Order: sequence, then structure tokens, then C-alpha cells
Amino acid sequence: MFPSLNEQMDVIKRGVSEIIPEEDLVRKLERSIKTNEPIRAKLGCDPSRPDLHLGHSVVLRKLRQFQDIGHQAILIIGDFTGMIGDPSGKSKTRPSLTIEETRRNGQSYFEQATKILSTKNVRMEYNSEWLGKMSFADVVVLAGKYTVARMLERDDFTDRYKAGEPISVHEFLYPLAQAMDSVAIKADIELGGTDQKFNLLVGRDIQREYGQEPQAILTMPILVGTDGTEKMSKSLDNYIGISESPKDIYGKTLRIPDSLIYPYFELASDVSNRELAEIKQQLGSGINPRDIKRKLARDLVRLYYNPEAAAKAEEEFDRIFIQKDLPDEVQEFRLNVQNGGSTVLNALTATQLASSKSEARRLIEQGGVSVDGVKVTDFNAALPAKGEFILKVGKRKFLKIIRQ
RNA sequence: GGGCAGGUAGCGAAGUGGUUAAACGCAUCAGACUGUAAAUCUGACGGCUUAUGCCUUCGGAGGUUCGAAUCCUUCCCUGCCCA
Repeated sequence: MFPSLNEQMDVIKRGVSEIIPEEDLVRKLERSIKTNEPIRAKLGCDPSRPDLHLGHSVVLRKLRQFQDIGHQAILIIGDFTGMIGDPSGKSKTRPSLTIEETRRNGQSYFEQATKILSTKNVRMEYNSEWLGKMSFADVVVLAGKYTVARMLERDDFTDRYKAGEPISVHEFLYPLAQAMDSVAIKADIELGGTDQKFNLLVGRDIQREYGQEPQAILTMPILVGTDGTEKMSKSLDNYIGISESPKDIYGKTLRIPDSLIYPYFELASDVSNRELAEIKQQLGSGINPRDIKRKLARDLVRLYYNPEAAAKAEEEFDRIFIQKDLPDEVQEFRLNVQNGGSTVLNALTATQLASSKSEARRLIEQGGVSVDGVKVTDFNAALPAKGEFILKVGKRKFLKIIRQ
């Protein structure tokens, strides 16, 4: 029923950063084959930011591979921690979520995750189920199982401590809470990004403390965002969302720095190892990297939509940026004298193409605005009194204005 | 509980009574060049009916002053040291 150990390990090891300890995983897989029981592969999810992007997809794709082999995927929605709100790092206190919000986000997370995961052997759990039931005494017992010195081993804590930045006591509880998730579902392996390594390892210790066999851990490299330097994240706005339109996925992909082409193929696409090697070779061979990037962009659209959507996105992209033509479908905006005044300036703010009049003015003064392809040079310019026309801001914001 | 150092625009960081809407760097946006890449260059980067003009900002609230981010009072927050 299960593939052989070697076949399984081949799939599992592809693209991973670390498996710790590999012997544990091997032992679990061997036992699984013998008993014909799937292993439980855990992935923790943060429901406070429910928009999944390529960064999340890296580890989700790995989880999918476990499913494909026949194992059980378990998504843990961290609704309990989401309700508390996490003031960690330099960021301001994150807004605490209500129960309803965490449920809604959890559901949304699941729907997006199943664009990657199989729905057959996946389970979703909310960690408030068990964390919410722990008494203060339970928490004290749990906290007693770990030491401050060990907590401070975590780079993140060490760095902040050295830098004189605040570390709240409850932040020490986060790894422990996450570890309790592993205990609750008796995880055999937990997946995560390399930045999760510490937390994942704590899970092993705590499982042992609660008399369980420790989970193996598997870390995946962190996907760099479209800016080419920072980790991909929504708050840095350097992400490509898996639920974005084909047009956006394609366009954003084509805008990534060349240095990311290979890592994106490796971590976020489904090309085979053989193709991957070819790509690497091509990238060094002097052909225009743009062409390889175009393939990447098509692949990514295809992954979350279909080949037709990919072809269409590419076609449209070429039309807009190479032929400088209009996109296929331009969003329409109906303007009358009441809601948008009669000047280009007012129209820009009314349509939210500019966030303030000052900004609108700036855009016009710097030559970033055109009406039906004609650059607007005077920020006092009037809009055409009637009819339809295209208002364009910058290189890629189009709006069809309909005067009424 | 005591002492010390801090809280400035998205971030980092100058400024310590007027010429400060507030230097500089990063990020961002627009333009040039390109492959909507990188690098580079130019400009902008609180708001306002177009402005050598007005309004709102320097943790919060009050106060001193012709005038405050800059001085005083008080409150909140952070770090360090001592207990």
C-alpha cells in the first residue's frame, strides 16, 4: 500500500532544508509500512493572516507530498494564540481576534490550503480545543518542563535580548503551546520553515515529557519575497498570493529579480528534478533570463488555475507592456459631477487611484497620468465631459471611466 | 521600590526655543533607461481647489512663551542598572 522506504524518502527529502533526526523519520516510516498505518504529519497555521501566498505554499507543497505517499496531513489552526494576539517583535500589538474571526479565518485558510493539499487525507484542528481547556495549573506544569536558558537559545530571543528589545513572558509560552499541539495530536512529524526550527524542536522535548515518542521535524527553506531580500510576507507587500488573479500572479512573477528565478522554481513550482537541473543550466548559459521567468510565471498560474489561464495571462501581459495596449478587461467606474467633479485631479481621488489630492497632483506633475493614452500635463485639466475613456496611472493601473 | 537612558513621519535616525512639515538613510510612488529584472539617474514622499498661502503633526494631557519637537508639570510606554 505504501511506497517503499527509499521511494518515500526520495520524495520527502526533495528541497528540504533539514530533517531532524532523519533516523526517527525513517523508523516511523518503516513502522508505518509494516503496520500499514499512515504517519501523522503536522503543520501549524496562523489564522491571523489568512491570505496564503507562495511562501506558505512551500511547506504546504511538502505536506501534499506526504499525502501523496499516503500519509495523514493535520493542519492545526492556531486560533487560541490568535485570540490572545501576539505582541512579539518590533511590530505593534497585533489585533486580537474574536472567536468568530478565528473560525472564519481558519475556514478560509483551509479552503486556500486545499488548493495545494488533497482533501482526501487532511484533517483540520483548532488548538483552542485543547489549549483553551488547560487550567493555570496545567500551564504551570507545562512551563516547568522547560528552562529560561533553553528558551534564550532561540536566535530570535537572543537577538532581541541583546538589542534591548522587549520580550514578553507569554512569548516564552508560544513554543510550549505549539508543542502541546504536537502532544494533542500525537504528531509523528512536524513541518515548518527553517525559522520554525526552534519551536519544532521544543515539540520533541515536550512530547517526551508527556510520555510520547518525539516527532521528527522537517524544515523547508524560507522563500524570499518579490523584493529579493526579505522573507515573503503580506505585511511587507512582497508576496504573490495563491488566490490572486492569473494576471497578478503572472505580472508579479515577471517582476521578481532574476536571482529568484531558480529558488522559485525549486520551492514553489512543480517542475521535476530533471527540469530543475535544466533550468539551472539555462540560467548560466546566457539566454535572456526573462524567457525563463516567463515560463516560471506560466507555471505558477497553471498551478493555481489552468494552462489556459496561464496562456491568457501571458498574452494579456504582452499586449499591455510590449504592445502598450489595453488590458482585456478594464474595471469600470461611473463618474458624475457629484462623485468625481470634473477634473482629472478629482477623478483620481474619486476612483482611489490616488489616495489624496496632493498625491494626485504629484502623479500628474510627474507625468504618471494619461487619459486615453494622452499624458495629462496640467493638474487642472478637465475630464472629457461625456463618454467613456481610459484613465491610466503609472504603468499598470487602468480604469475605464464612464461619464454620466 | 530606587537610579539612569529613551519614546520624532512606513522603518531607522538627526534636531534640544524662532530661518523646522521637521536633515539623512531605507522602503515606497512617478519618470528615464530596460527584459514591468538588476544597477543607475531624476523627482516626489502630512493634508488642503490649484497656494513666495493655510491647516494638522514630533508618546498622551495640561502649562510657560510673541513663538515649543525643543522649557515646566503630570500621565502612559520601553530598555539598562541596583534592590
